[in-house]
Amino acid sequence: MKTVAAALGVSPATISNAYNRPDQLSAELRERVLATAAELGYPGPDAAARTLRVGRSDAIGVLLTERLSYAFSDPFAVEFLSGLSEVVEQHGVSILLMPLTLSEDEPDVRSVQRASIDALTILSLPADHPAGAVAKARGIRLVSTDLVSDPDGSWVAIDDVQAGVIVGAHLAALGHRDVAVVVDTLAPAGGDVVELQPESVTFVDYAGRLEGLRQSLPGSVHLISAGHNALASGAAAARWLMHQPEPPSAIVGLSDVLALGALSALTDLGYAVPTDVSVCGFDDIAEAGQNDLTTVRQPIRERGRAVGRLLVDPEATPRQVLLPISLVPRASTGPAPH
Amino acid sequence: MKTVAAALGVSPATISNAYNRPDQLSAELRERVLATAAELGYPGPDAAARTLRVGRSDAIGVLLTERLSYAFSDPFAVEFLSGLSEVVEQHGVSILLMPLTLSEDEPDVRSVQRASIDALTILSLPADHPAGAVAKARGIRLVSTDLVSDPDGSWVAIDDVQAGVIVGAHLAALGHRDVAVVVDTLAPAGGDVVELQPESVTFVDYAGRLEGLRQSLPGSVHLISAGHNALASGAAAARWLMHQPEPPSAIVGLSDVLALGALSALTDLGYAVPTDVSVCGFDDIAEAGQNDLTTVRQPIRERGRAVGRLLVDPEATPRQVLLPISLVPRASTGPAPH
DNA sequence: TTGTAGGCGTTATCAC
DNA sequence: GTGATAACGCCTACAA
Repeated sequence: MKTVAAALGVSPATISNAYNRPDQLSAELRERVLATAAELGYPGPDAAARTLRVGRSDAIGVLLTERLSYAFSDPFAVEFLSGLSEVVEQHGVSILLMPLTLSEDEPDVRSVQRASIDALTILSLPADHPAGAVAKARGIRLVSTDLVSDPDGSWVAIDDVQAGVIVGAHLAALGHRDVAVVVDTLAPAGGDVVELQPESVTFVDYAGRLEGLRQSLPGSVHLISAGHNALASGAAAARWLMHQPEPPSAIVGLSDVLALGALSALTDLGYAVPTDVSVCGFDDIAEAGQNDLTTVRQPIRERGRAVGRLLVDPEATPRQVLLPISLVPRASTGPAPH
Repeated sequence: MKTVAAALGVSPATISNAYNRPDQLSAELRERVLATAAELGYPGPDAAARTLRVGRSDAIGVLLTERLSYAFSDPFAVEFLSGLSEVVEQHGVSILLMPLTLSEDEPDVRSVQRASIDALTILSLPADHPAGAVAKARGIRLVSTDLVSDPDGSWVAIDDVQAGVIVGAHLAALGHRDVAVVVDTLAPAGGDVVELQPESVTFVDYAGRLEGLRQSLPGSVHLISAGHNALASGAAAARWLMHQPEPPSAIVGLSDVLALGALSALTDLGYAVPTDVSVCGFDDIAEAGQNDLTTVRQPIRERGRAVGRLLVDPEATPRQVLLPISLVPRASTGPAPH
């Protein structure tokens, strides 16, 4: 920039103005500036320097799990991000997809420390994940996808507890007393199956759904997991469950993906659904409908849009959005066998 | 940073070291630095400043069309980006999805001017789009998704001309003499149908495929478009074509999405495929197989991976990758009606 | 309409 | 093991 200024015998400020405030200088001079810039190979204001100076990067961040590709492979994520990007693109803002390189000791939040973003949202991680605190400390606006107690916080959520209650009540009404819940952990998919203790509930995503299930189901609730949110995890969990001495009469996946995995494993094993076992999920992704899975619907795409609005426009209102949910009963749930 | 340094009576450099080079200072001092930082609410090195100083942002960019949501809705893009992110995530690098806010006069490359990224790739835009030049001028490494004449350039491509020839030869062998080609323009989807002149071929994506078709098809080739790469564009184009006095005997979509749109419109109009009209696409996305569409296969996901490797690691080799293609004949093409 | 000056927050280098 | 210093490249009051 200095070089161009020198070549033209003007001050650096003028060069800056030529790019950012065309009205602050004569059209003729601006032309000359742009011309010599091109000639000298000056590509215009440096992005990093500009960001540092103005404190804005015209990008918003989406923090994903350790697997960045989750953004393109998980149906919920894809739908949510479609809605999000729909809104964001209208403002000419870019989207930074950030990985969470998981490490043993402390949760690794390096990507959010290193990211130049104006706002952040966190996808498919427990609501109280440290990344949120880090973002706030850095002055990055946070838009949560879970209810947040902070009255000033902005979020777009559904009532997960209520969602759990809806499913629990549905199954209870059908006579199920022995229900297994397949949850998402951050472990790799399809690995060893683990029985979780009720106490560890907070380490798990969708803790609210679990709580709702507990409230509304009369019988025992077993918690198991075979890794992160993927078909393979659901399938592995279902296989394990059905090999137990006393298999459950119903399997609930804390997401449709987990439930669909369980569903296909059951079919493979020769079980009749829902005659032998009922299966139920959450979210109502497109695939749920295609496979006749009973689930709880939420407006996924609209949720993405709402988050997008909050991300690009801090003034947006309302800053706290609770989206409606509803039970979608399909062919995968039926009366418990006695 | 200065504040923390002052509070501790040490120099800013020490604070910096505490974060970036733990080995450069005593563990004890480092502890104290981190503690006071937490106390004072210093969130660690600022991202923008760091990027400015270090010249690296740990993010790579993907430039999309004006619609950011394309990344999550177009099957080719989704598959490609899955592969890309698979590789990128292993390096803890983030992905910046950048929109191309289209404007009337000059192509708007603001997003690439304002982006702090280490490398860039451009998706679904003509190979010679100005954005590439801008990136290079800024010192951002460019990984093309098209063959590039520059011997130093790095790219991952298929032989689009050959792909066109494969399709053209296939149709020619089936006796087709009157073929319409549906192309992607940057106009909104499903809008007015436009007949393009052969000269305007360079403004169009996939110019190579077109050239291959021309080379191998004996009869006339009509070029038409109804907007950007979307089912609706293909459908609108097909409807328009079949209402012409002399409808073509075969419709080629320059992408599977366009071809699938045409296919469904033809079915809706009551035409039998391939008895009345043949339809053929490019890429072999999953939906092509599900709909029995004849197409040219390319390893989409692997292409994304290869681009990812090049993006993340400038030293990666080979720097120029030509991926194989092959005709996948299915039920959507047959002999031309005479 | 144009120029001046200060500072945005770091980190690499080199000296101590 | 620790500190001083000099960029990194830009923007924006404010003054002229």
